[in-house]
Amino acid sequence: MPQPPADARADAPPGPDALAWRVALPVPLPRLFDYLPPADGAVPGDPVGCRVLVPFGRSGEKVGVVVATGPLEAAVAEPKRVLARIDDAPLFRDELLASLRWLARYTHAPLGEVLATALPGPLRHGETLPDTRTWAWRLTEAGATALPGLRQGKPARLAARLLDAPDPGIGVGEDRLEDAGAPGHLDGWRAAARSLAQRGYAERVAIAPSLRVPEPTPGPVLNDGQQAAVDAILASAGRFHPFLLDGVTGSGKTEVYLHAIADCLARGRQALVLVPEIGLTPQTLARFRSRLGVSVHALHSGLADGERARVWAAAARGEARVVVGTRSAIFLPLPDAGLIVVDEEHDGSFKQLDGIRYHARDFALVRGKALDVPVVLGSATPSLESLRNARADRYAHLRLRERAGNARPPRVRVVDVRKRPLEAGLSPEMLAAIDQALEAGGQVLVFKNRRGYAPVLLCHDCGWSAQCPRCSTPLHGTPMTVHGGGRRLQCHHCGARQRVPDACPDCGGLALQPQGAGTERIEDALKARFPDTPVLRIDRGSTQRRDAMERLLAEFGDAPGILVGTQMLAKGHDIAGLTLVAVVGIDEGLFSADFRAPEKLAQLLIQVAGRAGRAERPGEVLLQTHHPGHPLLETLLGGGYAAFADAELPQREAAAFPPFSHMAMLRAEARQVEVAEAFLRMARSAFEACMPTARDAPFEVQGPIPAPMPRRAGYQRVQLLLSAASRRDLHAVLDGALPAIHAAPEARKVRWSLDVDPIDLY
DNA sequence: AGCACGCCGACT
DNA sequence: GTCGGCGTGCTC
Repeated sequence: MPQPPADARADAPPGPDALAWRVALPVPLPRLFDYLPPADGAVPGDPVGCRVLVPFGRSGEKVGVVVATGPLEAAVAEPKRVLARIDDAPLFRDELLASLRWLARYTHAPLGEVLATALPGPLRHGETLPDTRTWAWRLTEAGATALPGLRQGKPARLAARLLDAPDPGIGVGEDRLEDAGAPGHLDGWRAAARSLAQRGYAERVAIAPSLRVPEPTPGPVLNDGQQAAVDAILASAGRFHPFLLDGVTGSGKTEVYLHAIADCLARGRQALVLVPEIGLTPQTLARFRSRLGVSVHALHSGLADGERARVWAAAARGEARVVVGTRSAIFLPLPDAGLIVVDEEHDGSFKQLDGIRYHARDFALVRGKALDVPVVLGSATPSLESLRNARADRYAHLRLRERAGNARPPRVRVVDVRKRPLEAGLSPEMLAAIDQALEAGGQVLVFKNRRGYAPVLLCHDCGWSAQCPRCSTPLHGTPMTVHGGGRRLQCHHCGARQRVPDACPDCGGLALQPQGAGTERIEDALKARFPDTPVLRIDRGSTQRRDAMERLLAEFGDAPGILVGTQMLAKGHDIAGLTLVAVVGIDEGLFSADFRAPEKLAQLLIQVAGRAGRAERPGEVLLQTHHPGHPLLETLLGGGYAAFADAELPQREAAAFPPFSHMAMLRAEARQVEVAEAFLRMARSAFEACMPTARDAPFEVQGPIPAPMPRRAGYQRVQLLLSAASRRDLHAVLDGALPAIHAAPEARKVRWSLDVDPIDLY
């Protein structure tokens, strides 16, 4: 960095009324830093929202964002000077900056860290906005002349395609050539284009945005429910209105989004679609592109840094008209915003679990309000939070009851496995059903629910599971989980510990076992049992790369075979030949310590059941459990997700759990438990000192208690849970206590974090 | 979080 | 005699 020129004014001590630039820096300190404007001062205009390079600490420089200008704080003895202003025009404009300010306050995180997480890596590190022009290939005169004489091969085929391009002046856009499955897709076109360019037969040209004309493909005719939903959304165009689009699996929610987006485009506005991490498949993108007939920008974790920065820049310049992205896409600038869609709004991947712990769905509503645009939350299994908002008329509740096409709902059967011999967790009835389905030429999905539940102790003879005597009520059992290498039981509410009993306290049987058999074991057992049938295991371990699952499933084809997998297979890719879904491992979910476990399990069961019977062949779903009469299963089978929600919401209310209360989790880890616990005890008294006293609204602090995985990489993890009936109280207590917690000496000895609205308590 | 300054053990 | 352990203090 060039030194600022020695200037008499710069060397003079700043007067008390000198205007400072208030800079947010990506450091874990809950404050802003005042700097003098850069010495060269050349760039005119308000610096608010622009990135700057500043000196920070004893040595070193950082990239920060100017969030305000104002009189220099008197307390600062020797203010430093901004080294350089990076942006001429603000990167964070009014709405985005205001929304991110809200997020920083809500998550109680430093604004500088929030702004940093909102930016893709290159922009965070001070690089300028990248080029976002759209490029196309055009055949040159020489190329057109030489085409008839070209040797057969990819370059010749590409040249022919360029000649036939709808507008020869434009050629063929790269996005057309690039998307597998898109109409213009051509494998290996990059090398072919390079080869043509080397001979002077083709050249790369930037396309003016005005030349890109939408070429939409018409979709199926909407049914009445879909049309009503579309009408309602279009009627709110141009102002903030939240919608919950509540439609059973296969009811055609995507068609509703597409119509709303098409209308948004027609009004000259941008649309943003958030999808879960595993929902952003090439198929999804291809569908959006072909139906809308415009280029669709994708933003997901699989993109290279440079690519993410380009999408950010394209959104900021208003060039990206439709963006489909995962969680972090909610941070995109949208100068011409017209619509925000959150698909599968109940999905857990919208919540970030480290760093700034934001919820993209919740933040989508904040941005929708600030941008004054409709926000559509869609799901077949809405979160209880969103359902409650819909029932309280805070959201318009749009229901899709009919299934699109002729898909029939699958038949669901519960298999009682008490006292049955299990083979890698599979009962004889299950294996027989698999055998039958394969015989009939169908495909089988064996779904293992393995969602990080702490292992509970279960009696295989009678179904008894260990419950905490202190915390359990007749309405809500609180399980004790297995710790200490299978020797100890522990309650995550009160921390009570006891030894694992030798025999079942209910039936006296000796069949006590911690629950859980992994997908690998199931795969091995199935391979041994069905040696002539292909068995394919799909989970995080077997599909590292983004497209690996697509490839494996394509290879699997539609011949008889068995798929074994977890979460990843619950939705997304259609498996056409699927006639049987066998679900195992749900018992841990039935008795999890987490109050959200029933909701997650209900959502999972509905989603996975939706995989069967999507085609013409009727599907069957088998649920294997030790608890065939469990109310959750009976309610879900009898009345579907709506019935489950009807039963569960009052339970949440009675127990004062979210959405009827508001929580924050303070987590700490240290090499010694005592250190982490000392920090949380200090925090606890800091919270208690700020707690509302005169108010009758309940406020509770629980802990310190051990975290679900109490030991990780040599660190001991403990946590403290705050619950409040009033959100205002919760934030007031946090605002009051956090400065002291930050400053306390105990805080230096631990790694700690605060999670407002935590999803996983255990 | 980084990064420096600052006082007490085993090494060329 | 030094290199280096991580304790604590600060960052406009």
